[in-house]
Amino acid sequence: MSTQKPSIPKGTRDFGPEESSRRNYIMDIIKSNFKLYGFSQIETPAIENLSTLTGKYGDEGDKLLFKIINSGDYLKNVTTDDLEGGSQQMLSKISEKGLRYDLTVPFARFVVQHRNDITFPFKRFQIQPVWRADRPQKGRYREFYQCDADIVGTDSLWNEVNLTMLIQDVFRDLKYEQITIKINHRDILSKLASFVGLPGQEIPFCVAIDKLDKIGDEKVTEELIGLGADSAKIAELFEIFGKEDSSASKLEAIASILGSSRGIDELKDYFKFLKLAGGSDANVELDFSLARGLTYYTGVIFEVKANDVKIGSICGGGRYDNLTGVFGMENVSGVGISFGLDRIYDVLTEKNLFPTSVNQPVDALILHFDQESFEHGLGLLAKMRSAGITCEIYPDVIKIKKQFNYADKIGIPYTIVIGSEEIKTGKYAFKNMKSGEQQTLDINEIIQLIQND
RNA sequence: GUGGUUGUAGCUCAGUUGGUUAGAGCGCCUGAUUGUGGUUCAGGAGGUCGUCGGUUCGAGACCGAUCUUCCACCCCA
Repeated sequence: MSTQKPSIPKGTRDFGPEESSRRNYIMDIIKSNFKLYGFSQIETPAIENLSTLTGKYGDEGDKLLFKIINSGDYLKNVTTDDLEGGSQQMLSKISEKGLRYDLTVPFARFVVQHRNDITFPFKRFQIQPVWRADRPQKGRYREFYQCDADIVGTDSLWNEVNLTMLIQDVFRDLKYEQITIKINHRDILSKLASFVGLPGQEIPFCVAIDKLDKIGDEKVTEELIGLGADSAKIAELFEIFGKEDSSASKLEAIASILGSSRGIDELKDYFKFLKLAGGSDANVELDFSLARGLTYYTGVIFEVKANDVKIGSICGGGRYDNLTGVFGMENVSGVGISFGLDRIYDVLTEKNLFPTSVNQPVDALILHFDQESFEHGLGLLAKMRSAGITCEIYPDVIKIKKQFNYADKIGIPYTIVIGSEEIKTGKYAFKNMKSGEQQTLDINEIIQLIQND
């Protein structure tokens, strides 16, 4: 067989030791906050029945689903009629499974399937990869991780507030606070669509106004008029959008044109609860042009933007009142958020925010000159490890220079040198690799020094 | 899915209208230093020019296809 060039599919990546430990650093922070807020972990399969996934993300989403071709003779049920019917008709004959597209829909499936084992309100978190057959770009991959936290079986706006505070805590712990949590409400979007003269055309309306910050008022106005909207009303609306004001006054302004509305009431409750819970709204921005997850969100919607990095949203979420309905379980309201691990990684990399210790493989490396000192080192290694110090001994007998070089290269902060003199006296050359300082100490002193560091 | 863009050493990039043997910096290896890394100096290794095909006496350069990268649209973490 001829040799083949090793490669991986477009939009996928290998993660080396350094990337992996950095990804774990982020994941650990997210995970510990999920637990702090009372979420329990679940996992679902990478592959789902295609029927579970299709029709949940809109036409666009269906196109981006990775389908898995049936095993065995996958053409056995295909007729020439199917072939002529085109790819859509063929699909159901040759594929019955697909890779999950997000974690929310599999979770809804999970809730319905395990309804008898679940006590509501149910809070779950889930950290797993998802797949989309999208065309890759920066911060946009075909395989990426989502870190989801959802609460189902409760209508309270307090859950939305909880998720907001969770987001704030996660980014505080990651030492990246240049974020804006944008918030809006589907009910307001729907009423705004009617207001400008596009009743029932909420989705095209949202798609247009979502582009405001990208293409500007004029272009969006053009697009809306194209849909049949009233230009005077659009102008009126954009005036409110343009106001840089407190959330309370923004709500008042929007109420002045929409009248009373469920969305406005809920957002008022949201800000009230946030205040009562001691949360900050400093990085929470009410943005009536925010439009997310149009196919299934029904209430409050969120999106987190990195203020000083050009990348898509790094976290998003919202409330869905009837996601379990399609699986035959009515009246279960859920609200959740999803952190984009890969994008957060890209942001922290760009802002240089990973602690150096993340890449540190061990605290100390034992170096030696010959077989005898190597063997002596094995005992020390065991002692260090039982004292809880991560430690390694250089495995081969080679020049000491090489061993020092190795410790330096992979970022080990301390080295312990063993030679004939050290074996005799029981005092070892203990070197701080960063400062270059070296002192002669016995093993207990060394352990103590590292532990106090 | 539509339109564009990128690919030369481990990394970042030069490479003239198509013309001998494809370069630099950094990194890597060896030595100066047989018990000390990160500095310095000397030497060395490393490339089927993304891949396949075409034009040509001759292709890293031109043409086509394909893969990959990034960008815009669409949508989204």
